[in-house]
Order: sequence, then C-alpha cells, then structure tokens
Amino acid sequence: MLNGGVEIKIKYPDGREASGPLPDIEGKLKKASAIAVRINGDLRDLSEVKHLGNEASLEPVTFESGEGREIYRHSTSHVMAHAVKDLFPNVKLAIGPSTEEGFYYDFDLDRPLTPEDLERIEKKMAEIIKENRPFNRKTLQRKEAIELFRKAGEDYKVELLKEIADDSVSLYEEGGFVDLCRGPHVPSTGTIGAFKLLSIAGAYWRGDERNKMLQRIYGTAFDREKDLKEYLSFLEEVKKRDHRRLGKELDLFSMSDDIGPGLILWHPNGATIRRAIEDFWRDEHAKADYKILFSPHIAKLNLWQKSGHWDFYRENMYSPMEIEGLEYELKPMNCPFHIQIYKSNLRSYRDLPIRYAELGTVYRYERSGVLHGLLRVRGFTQDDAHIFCREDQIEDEILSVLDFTLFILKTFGFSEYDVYLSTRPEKYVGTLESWERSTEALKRALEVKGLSYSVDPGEGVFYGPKIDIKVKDSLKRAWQCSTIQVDFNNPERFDVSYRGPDGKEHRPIMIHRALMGSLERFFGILIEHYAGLFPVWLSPVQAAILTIAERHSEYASKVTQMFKAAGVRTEVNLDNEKIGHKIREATIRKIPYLVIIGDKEITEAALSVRKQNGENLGSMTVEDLLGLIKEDITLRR
RNA sequence: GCCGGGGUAGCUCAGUGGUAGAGCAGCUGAUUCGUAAUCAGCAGGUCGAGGGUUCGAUGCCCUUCCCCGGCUCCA
Repeated sequence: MLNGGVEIKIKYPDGREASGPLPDIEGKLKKASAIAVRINGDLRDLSEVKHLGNEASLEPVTFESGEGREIYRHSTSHVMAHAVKDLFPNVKLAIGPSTEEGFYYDFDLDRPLTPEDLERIEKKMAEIIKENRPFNRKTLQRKEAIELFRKAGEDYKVELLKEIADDSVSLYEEGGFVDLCRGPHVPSTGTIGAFKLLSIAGAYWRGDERNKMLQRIYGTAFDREKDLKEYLSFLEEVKKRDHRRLGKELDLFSMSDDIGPGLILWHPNGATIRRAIEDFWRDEHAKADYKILFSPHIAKLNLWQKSGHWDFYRENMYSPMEIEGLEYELKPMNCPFHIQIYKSNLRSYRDLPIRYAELGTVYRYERSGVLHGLLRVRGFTQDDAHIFCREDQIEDEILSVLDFTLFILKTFGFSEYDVYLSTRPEKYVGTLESWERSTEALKRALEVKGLSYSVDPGEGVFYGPKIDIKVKDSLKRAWQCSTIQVDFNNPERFDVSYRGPDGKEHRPIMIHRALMGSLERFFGILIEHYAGLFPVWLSPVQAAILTIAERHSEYASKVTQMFKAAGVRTEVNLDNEKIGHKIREATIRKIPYLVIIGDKEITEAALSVRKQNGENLGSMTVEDLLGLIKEDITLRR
C-alpha cells in the first residue's frame, strides 16, 4: 500500500489538530519532539507510524507528559541493563521499570556492586547513547522467546515469560542487546539526553522476601541537562532537610544505642516543640467536644485476645511479660482502654456521640531494617481518639472529623493532600456486611466533602476500613499522617452498648482516628517541612537577646526577664564575643527573633531587632516587639 | 528480617599491622568590639562491644550491637 496517499490526523496535547499525508506527519511529530506516539489511542513506538496503512489519528507523546517520561526512563533502564551486561557478561537480568522519579533495574550478579561500578556503568551508558542505536521491536511466539532466553541463561526472563498469557510477546533490541519488553521505547538510544545513576540497593526478586536478593541500581533521566541538575539539587535539598540531621544540629531529639533502636529521646528543644503541639491539640479537642483521657501502657494479655489484636496484630506486638502469674502486654493501640472507660458507666443514646481522645503512647514491634529516624519507630505517641456514636451519626461524625483534620493540618502549613480509602484486608474480623456498611459510610463522607480520593484495596486495618490522608510538604512530598477508621467489630467483641429511646440496649459504632498520626512521625515531617525553621509559635527559642559588650549585660538581662514574663521563650547571650559571632550562632540555631543591645539601645531605651532570615526590623520598644511576637504566637505563625 | 555500606574526641571527618590526628564545639586567658565566625593556650578518645590471629590489632578474621541506602512492612 502506498502510504503517501493515506490521510493522517495529528492531535497535539494543547488541542490543536492537523492532518496530511504520512511524510508530512512524520515531520510534524519530529517537530513536536515526540519520543513515542499514540496511534488511535494506543501507545506505540514512533517507528510504527511508517507502517500505517489506514487512516489513523495520532498524538505525539513527549517527555513533558507522564507517560512520555515513563517511556523515556524505561528506555534508559534498558540502556543501563545493556551497559551492565557488557561489563558483567554473567549477569542475569530481572526487571527494569520506570518509577515516579526515575527508573531502576534489578540484576543478579556474582559480586556486590560498588560506587565505582556505577561510574563505569554510567560511562558505558554514555557510549551506548552516543552510538545512537535504534530500538527495534520484534514480536515472536512466547515459546520461541522462552527458548531464546533459556539459552541465554536469563532465568528470570523465562520465569516472567511463563506467566504471560499472550501467545506472542515483544522484544526490544538495541545495539545487539535484547530484552523482553512490552514497550514502547524512544526511537534510539541517542534520544536520551541527561541521566544519572543514583544508588545501589538490595531488592528481592518480585519483592518477595522468600526469593533471592538481587542488586538494584536506581537512576533517573531527563531530556534536558538543566532538569537533571534541578532534580539533583532537589535531592541535595532533601538531604539538607533530613530530620535526623536537623534533629542533631538543632538538638531536638536523639536515640541511644544503650536504650534501643526505634526509641526516641526528646531533648529540651524537641520537647518544647512537642509541648506547643500538644497544647494546641488539647485546646482544639476540648473545643471540639472531645474528652481527654490517659490510659496505662500495659494490660492483661486477655484484653488483647478479646480485642482481636492477639490474633490479628501479634506480629507487631512484643512478647508478653509475666506479672504474678498473669501475662501482660505492652499496648500497640489505645482502643481497648477507651472502650473500658466507655463501659465504666451506663450510656444513653442522649450521651452519644462520646468522643474520647488521648495522646497515647503505644509500642509496636517493627523489623530492625525498617526503622528510620522519627518516621518509623517502635515506641510512639498517637494523637488518638475514639468516637462512640449511633449508626445514624456516623456520617456527620466522619464529616466533622474530616473538617477537624484539615483544620489541624492547615495550622502546620499543610494544605495539599492525597486521600485514600482503604478497604478490607485479607486478615479481618467481622462480617462482610458490616465491612460493606462501614466502607460505604466512609465513601459517602468523602463524596459529601468533595474530596477526591483513590481506593487502596485490601489496605484497611483488621477491624475496619479507613480513610488515610497523606499531606504534601513544602517539597511536595507526600506523608501519611491522618487516619480515620470505622469499627463495627470492637463494640461487638466488648459488648459495648447504649440505652436507646426504646429502653433497649443498642450497639454503638466506634470511629478510631488520629490526625497527626504519631507525634514522633509528625515531628519528623514538620522538621523536614519547615527545614528546621519552625514558625515562631513552635520555635524552642523564640527570641535571642544579644549584647555588644559586657557593660550591656544588666540591661539585657532585664529585657530578658520582661520577655520571659510575657511568655516568650527567650535566651540571652552575654558571652564575651563579637556581635557578628552571636548573630551567626543564633541564626544557625534558627531562632526567629534576634535582639541586639548596645549603647545606642540603652540610651534610647529601645531594641534593635533582626529576624532569622537577616531582615532588619530596626529599632523598636520592648512592648512593640513583644506585641509582634505574641501576635505570631496567637496566630500560630 | 534480608542485601550492600558504615561505626575513630560532644559534632563533622582524616588516618595506619608498631597502642591516633584536623576543624568546629568546650575550658582558660587576652580583647570590650554594632548585624553570619577576634586571637592565643589548654584539655578531650578502652578507635561500637566481645573473641581470635599476631611479638604487637583501631587496622586482619569471627561473633554481636547499632547506624545508613534499599527490599518487605507501616503511624
């Protein structure tokens, strides 16, 4: 068939359209810097356009689009595998997909990779890219493919092929390197502009810990050097904000080998911030009609058997301890305690909803390899609450919890979220019907609030479905904090009831919720979110008073006392040091307000004020500055 | 838990089969100074812990604890 006569329509991402014969269209695709193309809606290699025999509509796919980036990076992972295969002929290839930020490829190698290997691989990749070999697609029978890879000793590919349902499969070849792949790919290796290999890590074949541990190389690729540089400096920024590093620098918290992994020591600075958060939390909960509780850290094993934790949550619980012949457990959750408090009295339908809240410290066993600073620990304090309500109150309660959550999060500068609805997991308690009902209740509430969400199938807790809210921090990274869980099961297990208007006993519903999640994790997130530069209301030290010379000490001490009396967390630096030194020190400690006192201030009965960021507020009175700081505190900024 | 890397002064890090060094911080003294580091001196380490090899180990080997990057799992 003569391609020249076929009319082809092209549609640009911005909505513009054009049409024409094939050669024209190929030119247009090139001009649009397409790396692949959608033909009648399907993602294809650019080279497929040549073979179009019929009318078709095309859409250029560029690096700018999500799928374009995926193709681009996936192709880069092929080039990396090619390079590794060249350098390590004995390598067995596993899989090499693109990820949100880049790509990886898993290899089975007979020796561990080193950072020097990464450099060699990068060099090799650069050569392959320079050669600009075309990516060629081949299809063949699955059986043939299995034979081909078997001969090549590519056991992992054979395993993958055996599980593919289709009879025919596609392979991609570039510069003699062949890989099983669905495609599409960029037209040729030379398309790849800027790439970088980032790290080496272990990864189980198919993510299953019973399988062999492979070596994974992570990398990323961009079509412009500038964007790669930008991404790398983003990684630098992430490193700078690392809460473990800032935690040490700002003396916020630590962990001790002598105490044990995953157990946090809150230093005075960290504890001050925590207290500010807790005070805020308590005040707001009181306003929102929550009753605040305290409960013990251990309880009889029996309780946990009754609650189902022992059956469904044991792998996260510590071994029981024996006390006078009875076994006790460190608590992994607070709910059974709150239930006991509810049950300590007869409840009427008029009492509901009853909202119990507790900053409850729980202990969960986490495998040693997963611990991570404050973000993953073994002992942590949840900002937990349990709402006991009638079934007809569920939706309203969930709605008000959602509002409350968003309000709390917003106070910390989180205003973007990803919302997930997690449904019934494999291990669960309760009836299918109650799962159905509670899932529906959560869904309805999300819809009423107009929050867009995605469903996380099977990710619910064993006793009920949940809504999880992930906040986006100032670097747009998503962190799991809030969780709202409906529970029809625990009230059943503990025979929780209330007296209805009919004089009979009814079963309330429980809603478990945590807004910040855990104080430890939330604190870790906040440190990174603020890059250690806490807003004034949270800052461990809100004002530093710095003197020019020793003769200013007396006045400075007096001012300090006034600040402290006004409730401002203040430190005074009377050291025999130059003012530049004191400013530098206070700035590094990220103290928001720096107050300078010298001869001039004393004669004028004033203060010179400088902010952490170097901004000079000039001269003002003690009252003026206290006013400013107190306004920051009240407005939580 | 698994794979890989690592643990040296309070912190950041250098170093070697012959029992350790820098910068910052600390202390002392001099200096009394105006918006991100004044100068000098001093002190500071069972080189993560235990065992082994060796005439001799911080270094080599084994075990163990902890940390880091991931996998898996999760607040």
